[in-house]
Amino acid sequence: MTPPSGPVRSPDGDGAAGTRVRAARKEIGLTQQGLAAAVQVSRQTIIAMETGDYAPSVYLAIKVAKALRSSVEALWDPEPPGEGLPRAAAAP
Amino acid sequence: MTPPSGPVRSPDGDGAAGTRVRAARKEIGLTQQGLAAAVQVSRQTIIAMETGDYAPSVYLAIKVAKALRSSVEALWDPEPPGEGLPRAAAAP
DNA sequence: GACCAACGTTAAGTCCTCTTGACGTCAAGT
DNA sequence: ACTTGACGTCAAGAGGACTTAACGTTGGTC
Repeated sequence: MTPPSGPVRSPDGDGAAGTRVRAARKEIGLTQQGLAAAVQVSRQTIIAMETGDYAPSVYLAIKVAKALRSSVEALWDPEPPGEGLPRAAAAP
Repeated sequence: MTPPSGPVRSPDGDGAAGTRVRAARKEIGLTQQGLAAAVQVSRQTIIAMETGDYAPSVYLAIKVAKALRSSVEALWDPEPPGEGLPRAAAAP
C-alpha cells in the first residue's frame, strides 16, 4: 500500500504544536500579526500554524522558534526529551 | 510585488544545510538508504535534501536531526548561534 | 450606537515536498 | 568479465505549505 506523499506531518495529528506556538507567542505578548511580521509570513500562515495540524518548513519553524525565544524541538518535537531514548540508527 | 508563495526556503539558497546533513550522516556511518529507513522516507528524499536547496517539513527535519544525533538548529539554522543576537520581537 | 484591534474562516492560486519507478555511473569484490 | 552496493538524475503524480483578498465574530473603548 503506497503511503500518500506530501510533506511529513505530525505523527499524532493533534495540533499540539500549534497550541505550544500560541502559548509561547502570548507569553511574550505578541499578536499574530506581530509574529507574522517578525518572521515575514502572512497572518493567515500563523493562524493556520496555531489552529490546524500544520507542518511548516524547517526554515519557517526556525524563524518562529527564534522569534518566540524557544527552540524548534521545544515547539514541534512530538516526543519531548526524556520521553524515550533516540532509536539507534541501523548500521549499513 | 507579490512574493511567490510556497514553503519558506533557505534565505541564501546555497544548499549549506544539505552539506551539513551529509557530513553528519557520514560521521555516524549511515548510508542514504539507512538514513531514509531510519526516518521513514524515500531515499530520493534524502538525496534531494543533501544535494539540493531543499526545505523539509519541520517534522521530517526533527526525525533526521535525531537520527543524526544532532539538532534542527545545528543542521538547518542559516545563522548559527553566536552569529548575532535574536532580533527583538515588536510589541503590539 | 460607532469604531478599532484581534482573531478565525473561506476561496483560489502558486510553488514545492514528498512518492514510486527507472536509468546511469562509480567503486569494490570475485 | 560479472555482480553488488552506493549514489545521482529524471519523470510524473499526490498532497499541502504558502499567498492575497474578503468576510464575519468578539471584546474593548468612547
